[in-house]
Amino acid sequence: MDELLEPREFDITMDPYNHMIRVVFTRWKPFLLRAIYFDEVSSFSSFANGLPISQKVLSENLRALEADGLITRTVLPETPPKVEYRLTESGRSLMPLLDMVYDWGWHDMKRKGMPIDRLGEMWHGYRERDWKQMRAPYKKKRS
Amino acid sequence: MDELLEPREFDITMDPYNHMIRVVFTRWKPFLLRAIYFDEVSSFSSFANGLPISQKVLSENLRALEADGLITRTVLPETPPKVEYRLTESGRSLMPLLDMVYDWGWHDMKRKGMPIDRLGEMWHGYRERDWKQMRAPYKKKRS
DNA sequence: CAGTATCCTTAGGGATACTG
DNA sequence: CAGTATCCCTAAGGATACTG
Repeated sequence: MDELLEPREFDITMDPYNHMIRVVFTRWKPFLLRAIYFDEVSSFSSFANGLPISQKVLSENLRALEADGLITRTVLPETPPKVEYRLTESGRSLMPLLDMVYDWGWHDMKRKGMPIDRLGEMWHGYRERDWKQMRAPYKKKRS
Repeated sequence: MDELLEPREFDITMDPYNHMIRVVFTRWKPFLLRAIYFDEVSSFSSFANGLPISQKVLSENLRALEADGLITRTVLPETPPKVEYRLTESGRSLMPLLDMVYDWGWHDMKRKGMPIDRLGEMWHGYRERDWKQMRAPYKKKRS
């Protein structure tokens, strides 16, 4: 009953899942997009202070998000220089999806009894917001 | 006006985004979950034939999905052995989210004029399904 | 303030051969 | 059929120092 099937080629760069993993689902990008969304406009140092991310990786990620059209980068001609990051319309349209991703992950972790970061819960509305805590700078976890 | 803020610690393993990236958003997992969903029950060889994935990586991914409670693995006592992979309730609950991810990626790629894999479009209902093509075995793309 | 520049580590994936 | 076992490669991220 089976017919002979011609083999087909496959190029993973043409797949939307792969596209999304590259453009959105890397370690820090959801944090960065979220933070810009909440603040409307963010600065380089706001990320550097609020997350345990190196300046190099932060810079790379912001450039990638800009290249992929999710954020804009505006340099203000001051001294010292000031740079503003904002979401594009495309970036904003991603927020409901990020919400669903966080929500599924949150419930999965709860179900498995895994500890969940309190600050992240506040940012996402799963816990009453305390801006003092949410704005606290990051401190390295002692290994 | 700013008060002094106590630094806070951060452990990324406690974050739901990071959890989702680890559990779901790696190269092949969305394909595997999708395929099992469509077929109800899948075999090891169905993946190995239909995707350009090595047996080692396929095995690792299936074990991980099982360990994370998204799929079940059932060994039938035959010779040669037959193994059946099915979605758990948790795995099934992920499908609407995967749909949204694919959809956002699909529209983003369209907007940017990027080519999109026809077979994937068929699997996801963005193009009329042709099962002959969808069941065709994978053939290496000549580099 | 907002980054570069170097150097290094690691997880995920790939190629190929072999087995109960 | 459904996998292991090896060995290898690369991209993402991290540590630290320096700069316009």
